Amino acid sequence: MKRTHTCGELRTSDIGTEACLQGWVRFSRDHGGVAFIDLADRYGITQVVFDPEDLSKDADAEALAETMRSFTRESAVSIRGTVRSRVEGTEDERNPTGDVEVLITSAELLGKSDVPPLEVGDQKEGVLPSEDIRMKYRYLDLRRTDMIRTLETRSRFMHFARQYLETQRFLEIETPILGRSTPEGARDYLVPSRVHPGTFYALAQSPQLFKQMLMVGGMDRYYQIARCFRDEDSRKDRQPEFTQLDMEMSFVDEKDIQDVIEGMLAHVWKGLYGKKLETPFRRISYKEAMWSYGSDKPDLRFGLRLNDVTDIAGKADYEIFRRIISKGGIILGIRIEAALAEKIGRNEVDRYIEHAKKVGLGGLTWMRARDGTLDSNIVKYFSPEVIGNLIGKLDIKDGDLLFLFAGPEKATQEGAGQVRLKLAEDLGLIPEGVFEFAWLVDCPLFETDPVSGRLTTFHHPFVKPRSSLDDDNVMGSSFDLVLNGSELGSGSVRINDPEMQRKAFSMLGMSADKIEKDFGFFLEALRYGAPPHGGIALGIDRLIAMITGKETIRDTIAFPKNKRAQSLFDDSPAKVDDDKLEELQILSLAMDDLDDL
RNA sequence: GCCCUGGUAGUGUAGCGGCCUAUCAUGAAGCCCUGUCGAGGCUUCGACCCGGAUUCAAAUUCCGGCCAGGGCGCCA
Repeated sequence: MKRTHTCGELRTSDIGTEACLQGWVRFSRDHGGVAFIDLADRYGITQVVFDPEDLSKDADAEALAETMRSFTRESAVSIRGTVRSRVEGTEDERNPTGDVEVLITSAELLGKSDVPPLEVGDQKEGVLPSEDIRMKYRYLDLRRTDMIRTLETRSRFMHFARQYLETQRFLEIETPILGRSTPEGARDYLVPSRVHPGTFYALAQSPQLFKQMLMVGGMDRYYQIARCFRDEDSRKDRQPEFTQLDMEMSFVDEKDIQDVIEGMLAHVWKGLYGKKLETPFRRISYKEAMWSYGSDKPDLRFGLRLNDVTDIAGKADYEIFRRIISKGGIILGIRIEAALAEKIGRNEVDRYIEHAKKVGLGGLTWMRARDGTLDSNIVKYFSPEVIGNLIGKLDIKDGDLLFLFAGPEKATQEGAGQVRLKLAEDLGLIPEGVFEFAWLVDCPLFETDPVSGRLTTFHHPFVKPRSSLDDDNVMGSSFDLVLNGSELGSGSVRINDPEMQRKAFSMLGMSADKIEKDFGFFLEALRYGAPPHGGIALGIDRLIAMITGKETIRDTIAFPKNKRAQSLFDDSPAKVDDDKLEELQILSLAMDDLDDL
């Protein structure tokens, strides 16, 4: 028997035709005579009915009933029958196939299922098993409609992205996964070389150097759906291997790159949702993002902006503020309007103070607006003039609640930004289904590590500076794509001058030797007519998670790793046989029998 | 490496010193039922992560471990 339709296909127009369906037994309902099976596949669910009164004479009702008894939940089965209209009044309007059913005439068990350890059918309560159960039986978890829809969205997203890039003259080119380990960046996954004992490849952390060399090679416009590997601890939006939509273009500036991404996402949006995506995206400078949102990936779906009140509140006769100001610190304020502020009682304020301490702030100072002035336990230290200025600057009205944060610049911005996010969440200010894309621009080229005092890059060492590398606080040509408080990718124009590139490495503390050894091949490539070029890479797992409303990227990946970088479906990583290690001339310090050697 | 939360039948949960022979739902097995759609009814089955300690008494408290998730560090 060959299937004639999928389980999401049959409609009233098919009534009277013979159909063969193959799929999984989702639910079955035996009424003692008439019995129903909900047959499911990726495309939908169709009701199959066994009706002894309506069976044709030549059908062997007893044999058929026997076969159907073997149809345990989630077994793969094949059924044949006649499409007919449902009995009037029993149509299921929630289901596109709900007006018809297939009157079964023959059936075959294709793959019997043991009792499934998790429930595949959509549950009213929406309770999922724990993630380790879902991962161990991922093939069953994948049968759930939610997982099917998510992976469908991911596939269609990539389809439309490819479609757009092809029209924009991009070439899809693969780059090596096995490459050289380089000093900068994340910890590498290493792969031993059998042919050259004692040497190792590193799995690609990104195709950065290769795509730049493709530009030197005249490919002009490149893209790749690139798997990248970083051996760092996982988070809900980070795992050891992940997918980037990577691209690079020659003879372009920052805006050219941004235009391509905007055009591509608009094309994807139209394809996925039939909706227009508003472009161009808004631009927000790094500086503004930090001062107004306390984050370099601001969530722009709601207000609660931070305000710099250093000059005003710093004049208060308040010891804590005085001390902070004298050390060069800042004071930021968030105004919570009356309608929302009334939900925050004294106990809630205390919880925010606790939260502030958790996110690296000393605490927070609060005041409530009443009768045209500000009231709180510490208001006596604030002169009428300071209070008047605060009210004026933040446009404070009666009933409003004011939070003040004081401390060193960056820590205070980031801490206040964290409190802002928590406020928005608690107060329900984050709208569903809203996509606030933005470009974070005007980023510094370097940062100083607050612990070691060393110079580090804000993005990576290949970013072209906007002015001389020697300038104080030199700006880079790099920019981030931000969506709803999440960083989706960063791009830049690259350095295409070998001497400038060498100097950038050197400023990051790399010795001339090290530069030559690790990047000599790349610096040499820049000496043969390297065109000005730039590009960007988008984190696809994150992007899909955001547009499908998933908490974790693991829900957008068919076979993800867990928090401890293991996959429970194939139980990896795993030990290998000694002879394999021997062939690679590898001796592990973690080997059980090391003491015996 | 560190911090936080959790671990109870196949699955999701309640219980948080004695009322526990451990709740409820779902599931599974069996029986009944000819129009359901997470079918329904009846019966049955099935669990306190591991080790130690405290106590007359531990699922419950304490200590150590293991497992899962969230976070810090890390992630050019």
